[in-house]
Amino acid sequence: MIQEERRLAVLRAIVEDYVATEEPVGSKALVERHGLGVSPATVRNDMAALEDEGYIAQPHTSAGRIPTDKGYRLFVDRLTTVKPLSSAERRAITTFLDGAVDIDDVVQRSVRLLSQLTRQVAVVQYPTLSGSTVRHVELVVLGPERMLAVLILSSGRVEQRIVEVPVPLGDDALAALRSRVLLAAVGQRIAEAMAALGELAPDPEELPPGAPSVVPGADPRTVAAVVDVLLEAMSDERSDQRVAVGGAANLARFGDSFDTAVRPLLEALEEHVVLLKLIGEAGSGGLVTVRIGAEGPYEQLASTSVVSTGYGPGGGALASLGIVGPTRMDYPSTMAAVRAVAGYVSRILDES
Amino acid sequence: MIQEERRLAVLRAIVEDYVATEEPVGSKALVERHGLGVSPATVRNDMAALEDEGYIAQPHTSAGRIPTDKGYRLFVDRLTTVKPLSSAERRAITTFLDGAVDIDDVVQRSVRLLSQLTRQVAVVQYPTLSGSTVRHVELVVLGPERMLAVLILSSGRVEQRIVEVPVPLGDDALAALRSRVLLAAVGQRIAEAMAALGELAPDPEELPPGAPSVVPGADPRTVAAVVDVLLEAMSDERSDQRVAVGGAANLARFGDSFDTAVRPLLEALEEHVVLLKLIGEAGSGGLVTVRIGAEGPYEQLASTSVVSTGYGPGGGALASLGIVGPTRMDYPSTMAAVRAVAGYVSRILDES
DNA sequence: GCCTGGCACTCCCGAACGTCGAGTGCCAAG
DNA sequence: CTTGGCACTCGACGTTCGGGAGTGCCAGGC
Repeated sequence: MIQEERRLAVLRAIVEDYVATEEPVGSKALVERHGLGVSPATVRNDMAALEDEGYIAQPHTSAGRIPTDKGYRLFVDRLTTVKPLSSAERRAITTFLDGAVDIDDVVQRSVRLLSQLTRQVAVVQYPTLSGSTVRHVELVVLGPERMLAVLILSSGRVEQRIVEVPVPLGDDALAALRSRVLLAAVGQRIAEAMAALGELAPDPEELPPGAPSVVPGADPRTVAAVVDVLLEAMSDERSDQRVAVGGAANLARFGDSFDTAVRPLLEALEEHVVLLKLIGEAGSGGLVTVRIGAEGPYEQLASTSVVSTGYGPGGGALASLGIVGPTRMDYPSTMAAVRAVAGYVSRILDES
Repeated sequence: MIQEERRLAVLRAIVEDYVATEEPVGSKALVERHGLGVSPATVRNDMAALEDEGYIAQPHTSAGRIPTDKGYRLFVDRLTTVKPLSSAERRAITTFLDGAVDIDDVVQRSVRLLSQLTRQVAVVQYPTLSGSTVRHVELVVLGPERMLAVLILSSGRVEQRIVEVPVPLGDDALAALRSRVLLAAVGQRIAEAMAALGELAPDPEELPPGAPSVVPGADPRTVAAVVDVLLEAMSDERSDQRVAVGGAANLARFGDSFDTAVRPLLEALEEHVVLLKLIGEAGSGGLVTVRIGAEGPYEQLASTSVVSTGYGPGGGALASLGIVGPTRMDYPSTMAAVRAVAGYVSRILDES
């Protein structure tokens, strides 16, 4: 059907014009700006049909049309042509990210980069513990009853904890404990390492005080203290929920609808758990997820959209990143930027 | 002079009313709400005098008066009565901060607490390296050519770095290097530790390849690599410039003047260097600094004020914290909250 | 069957206008 | 120095009123 195609072209034109001008677009302006070879009246008929189907709406009678969430959805799913980044943007990504010195720096630079590229609020999750493997564990004696446990993960993250030990360890016992821990944890994924470590330290209260330790020469309570701290570091929910946020100044461009859009979003930006949930359902390997307006779980964010994806070594979804902005945004460019940054960050993680 | 005192009372009343109502305050409302025992006409005369001296201004003829920056300044310097925190607020501070597990957690909780207490944007600087002393240094062998250097500071911060060593160390050499490093650094302030460490590793290029090392059994280049990494960790400017920001949602209450006030502030919140400069010139030991409107170095923040102070073990100024808000703010309460949080955080640092 | 020009209709937007009231400045009297 | 009175100013608010953009619908043409 030829009219069917034209209708979609009209919808695309409406979305593009509305995103560019932020004003309801009328039939006359449409035919002028886009080279549809038909008259305004014809476009009006198409618009009426599109409105019946719920893709566009009028703010009030005798105003132009604006896309609905459903309209944006159709646009994103079927009408976007892949929009390659400009060479300046590519260059910006490489120069921006190549100077990063560690994983935290990568995340912070990414969030800045992403907010500048998209001119939206950017959100980048720090790599989660749970997706990575244990690269090394070190135990350091700080004093007679204090030790430091250091946990180094494949994602480049280093966690350290102070341990208060009830019974000091001799050198031999320390070496034994160290090798046992390394054997149990190194190379394993977090979940497996936790299981293996757990076996090293049976609940000390179930043992008689003088019972033989799993680790020769080390008091079982000391072993348990060390293991507990390591387990705690591995299961630290706080560090799984860390996110970096940037570009809040871009909210100033929201223009209208301060109360309905900006305020709830500002509040959400403080709630890292909420942000994680927003950008969390992300595809991986170049797949970008778009959540438009009321499709999301938060009523108050009904006029915001989320564009997100996963990143991680090998393109896996170790963590998520994305942007939050008004439903009225330039989806093709934004999606391209999100995909590109995620890809580049993943490659950096591959190398390190 | 009795009139002089009344004039100050009038100024105080104007500031208090304007802060409470956000509206220009007129002579009649003043006498009604505050118990000044004079007529509106008298107050009008006083107001005219205050206006001549630059303490208050009218937005337009026949409107009420609002305080100028100069008026707020006088109010803060001479008219504020110390306003003790409510017991609920005291309780909030203790319950909020007592659950903190490490220094980062303390900072993050503080920023949240402070923004909720003051209903403003809170800024807390992470404790600087430069103000603290070295508590411990640990060197850990990760592999034949990789080591991990861990630096533990009196502020509770732990820095770790991976070292690539050109020549592997034997056990004895490692022990020797470790004890030399500890001797040089532990207990010293950062600057002194850096100087002492520097002497351990003379520039290796000036030495003949086989020259005797300062550390018996260790190749001078390896020693230099380790020392370099430690020095780098100690002089890390990035970590001196870390700040936590919270309560941006409170900007929504700015009400009017979005473009002139909120937008520049949102931009400033992303620039951590700017924030540090804003809250940086802070007094210590219970002294709270207030910078009102255009007194600050940034023209664009002419309608914002900064209330800040230092904190650190023993009440010293290891780092700064404070809030940023509209010039029209409740200075007495805000100053009390800032002082109380800084004091409590300092005490936490004392204990750990 | 679909496109098109014409036409009446709707309704937002901005300007102009008038009214209201809060607040002021000034003056003369206490 | 204070006070009551009084005329005046000026923004806030509501109303009115064209202008114009845009629509829906209809009848005619391809």
